[in-house]
Amino acid sequence: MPRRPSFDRDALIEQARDLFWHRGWAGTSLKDLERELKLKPGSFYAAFGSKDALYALALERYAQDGVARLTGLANEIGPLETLKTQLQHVVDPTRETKACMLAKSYLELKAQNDELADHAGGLLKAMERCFADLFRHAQSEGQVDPSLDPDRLARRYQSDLMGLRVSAERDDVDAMELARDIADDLDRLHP
Amino acid sequence: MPRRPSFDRDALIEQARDLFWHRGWAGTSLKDLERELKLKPGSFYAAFGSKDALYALALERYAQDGVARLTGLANEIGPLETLKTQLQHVVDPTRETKACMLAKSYLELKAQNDELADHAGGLLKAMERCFADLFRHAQSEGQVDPSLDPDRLARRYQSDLMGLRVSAERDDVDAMELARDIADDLDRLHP
DNA sequence: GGGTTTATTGAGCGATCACTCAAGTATATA
DNA sequence: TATATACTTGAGTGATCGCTCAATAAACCC
Repeated sequence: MPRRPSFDRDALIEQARDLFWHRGWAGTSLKDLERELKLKPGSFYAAFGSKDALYALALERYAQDGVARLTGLANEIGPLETLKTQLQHVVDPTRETKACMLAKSYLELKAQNDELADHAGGLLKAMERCFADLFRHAQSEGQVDPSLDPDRLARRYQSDLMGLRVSAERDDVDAMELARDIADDLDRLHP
Repeated sequence: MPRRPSFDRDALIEQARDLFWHRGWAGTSLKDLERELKLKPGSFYAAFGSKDALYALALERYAQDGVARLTGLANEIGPLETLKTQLQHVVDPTRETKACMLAKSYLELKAQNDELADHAGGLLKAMERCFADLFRHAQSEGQVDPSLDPDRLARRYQSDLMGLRVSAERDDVDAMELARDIADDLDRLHP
């Protein structure tokens, strides 16, 4: 009996993710979302409930895609090469937004929206665990000094990656060169 | 003949800097500023002209204090030790906000306020130059391998610093440890 | 095709945004 | 003390914020 919705919810979340990623939480108004997703206010709230709820979905989608990408890459080219390739990937000049959406969200929302900031923080932690697994995997394959703490390496890698991705937003910084410098440090972890 | 203003403009800019730094541009409303600075709207606009204008002053104040701190420190303990000390300083748990105000501003405003974002970008560049001078100075004192490009070292250092400062906002990351790891890499630049 | 159910629509809600301005007040000079 | 001059005040501006809801349109089952 019921009429079925005419839009692809998953595709809308993807669009919303890109909008939020680029413009931030406060920088993206409901009007912006309605225009971009071609949704009237009523449909928007029927589909997602609130701006915050959609933002949470966008964050999850962002993190989930990131982990999937790293996992897939690791199966193809191995863990250490994956970590090095990721540095080049985030700096790819064809990408519209370079900075990490989780980091941007965490910074923007920490002082005014605890719930969403915590959500972003949790996903940052999940990414960190993903990096740690790659370092552990690299150690078991003899690519990284086994005496080093993989969790510590992961935190350092994530920190370097966030710095790189902020730097890459600027157009007066050679992000490629920076990515190469960071990748060179990964090679120095060899036993 | 004129009546003199009753407030200390410089102190107000400092207060505004801390508010903006912590809560961001969109996260700080005129009401917030009026409450914190104890200024009615009329006085506010007489003194600063607009929210954006005060934000610009706050950014300048932030960068100016940073450069002054580094310069003073370098005269006391030398350039390389200054760069290492700065890593510990930004992670000091007594500081209310860890992340770099220039980086936060740049990320938040790039997609919606070109003028202020460019201003923050220019100040980031000035900080980068300050770091490069310290590396050059360190090279001339034999503390850093003279074959390395000081500008490149500065970009890497600034990137690492930004990553560290974002990480330090999280309370599930041991920022002290991270700061030590980055400082250790500086020691490896020794000829 | 009739009846039911749900999606879609868009005008408009109260709240808040950055900001203005005319009236009132305090101070320095004369 | 009188006057000129600027600072201080806060009610109020139009615009935009996230969001609601009653009316309408469309798809399903029988």
